Amino acid sequence: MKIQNVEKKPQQSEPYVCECKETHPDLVKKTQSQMPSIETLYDLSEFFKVFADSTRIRILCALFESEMCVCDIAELLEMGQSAISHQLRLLRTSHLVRTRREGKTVYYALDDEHIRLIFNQGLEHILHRRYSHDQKV
Amino acid sequence: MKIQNVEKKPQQSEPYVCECKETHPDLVKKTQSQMPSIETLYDLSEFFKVFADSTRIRILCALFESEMCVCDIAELLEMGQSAISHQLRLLRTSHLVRTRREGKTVYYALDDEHIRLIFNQGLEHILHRRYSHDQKV
DNA sequence: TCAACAAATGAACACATGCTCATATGATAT
DNA sequence: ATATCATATGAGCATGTGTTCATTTGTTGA
Repeated sequence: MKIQNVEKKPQQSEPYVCECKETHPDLVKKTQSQMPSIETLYDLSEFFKVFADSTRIRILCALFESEMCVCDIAELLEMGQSAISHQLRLLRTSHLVRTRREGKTVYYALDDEHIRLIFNQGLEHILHRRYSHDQKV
Repeated sequence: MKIQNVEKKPQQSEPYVCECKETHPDLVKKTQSQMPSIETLYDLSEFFKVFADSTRIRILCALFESEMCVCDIAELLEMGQSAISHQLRLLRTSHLVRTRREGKTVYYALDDEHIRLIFNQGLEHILHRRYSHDQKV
C-alpha cells in the first residue's frame, strides 16, 4: 500500500546495516550454547520436509492402514503412477517405507512405526487449532 | 545407465496407461473411507511445512529458551535481519509465535507449547535414526 | 524369445521458496 | 519536525520441488 517514493534516503554515508545496540548478548550466547548443533537442526528440517507435502502425507496415511502396491496407492489418491512412484522413492530413501516384491508387483509398507506418532501429533495439533481458531487457519 | 534406444515401442495402438488389473479395490475403498479428509491432510502438510526449513527450525529452537527480539535472533543465527523478519512473519501467520512490542523493539515468543513436543519427537527420531543407520542418512 | 504389464526413472516444465537489496513503517528522543 | 534506530515488506533472483511425458527396467506367461 505504498503511496509514493517522494524522497529516497537523504544523506547516508554508507549502506544501512542492522547493528542493533539493543540486543542481549548474554542471552544470545547462552542460547547458542544450549541449542542442538546446526547440522542436527538441518537434518531435523530435512526430516520434516518429508511430511511437508500432501501427496506424501496421504501416501503415509494410506500405508498406516495396510501395505499396498503402487497401483493401489495411485488409484486411492487418484493420481498418476509416475507421480506416486517418484514420491515413494523419496519415502524409501528417507527410510520411512520399505518394499517387498511379489512378481511384477511391488508392495510398499511403513518402515518405521514412530512415524505414526509424529503424524498423529501433528494431526491433533491442527484439529485442535482448527477448533480454537474457528476455521480461520 | 541406459545404453541405447535400439527400438522404440514396436506396435501399440494407444499410449500406455497404467490400468493395473492387480489392484485390490476393496482395500482401496476401505482405506479411502478411513483416511482423514483430503483437506485435513493438506492442512497437515502445510503445518509440517513450517518445520521444513532449517532457519525456521532454528528460530523456534531459540525461542524455546526465551523470548527474543529480531536482532537477537539474527545475531544468534548469524543471518540478516530481513531474512529473519520474513521467516518470523511466516511463523506469526501460522500462529506459532506471538509478538510483544516494547518501544522500538519487538519481542517474539512461542505461542504454542505443543510445538515443543512435536519438535522433540522429530529430534528424537532423527537422533535415534542416526544411531541405527550409523550416520548413513 | 517376445508381448504384456507393474514399476522406476530422466528430462522438461511450471510453480514455490528463501534470501538479498532497497526502502517503508513505526517508535523514540532531541 | 526530524534524525535515528528496530522492524517490516515488496521486488527480484536463484534454487528447489512436484508433476507429466516418454521411456526403461524387471518380471511373468505364452
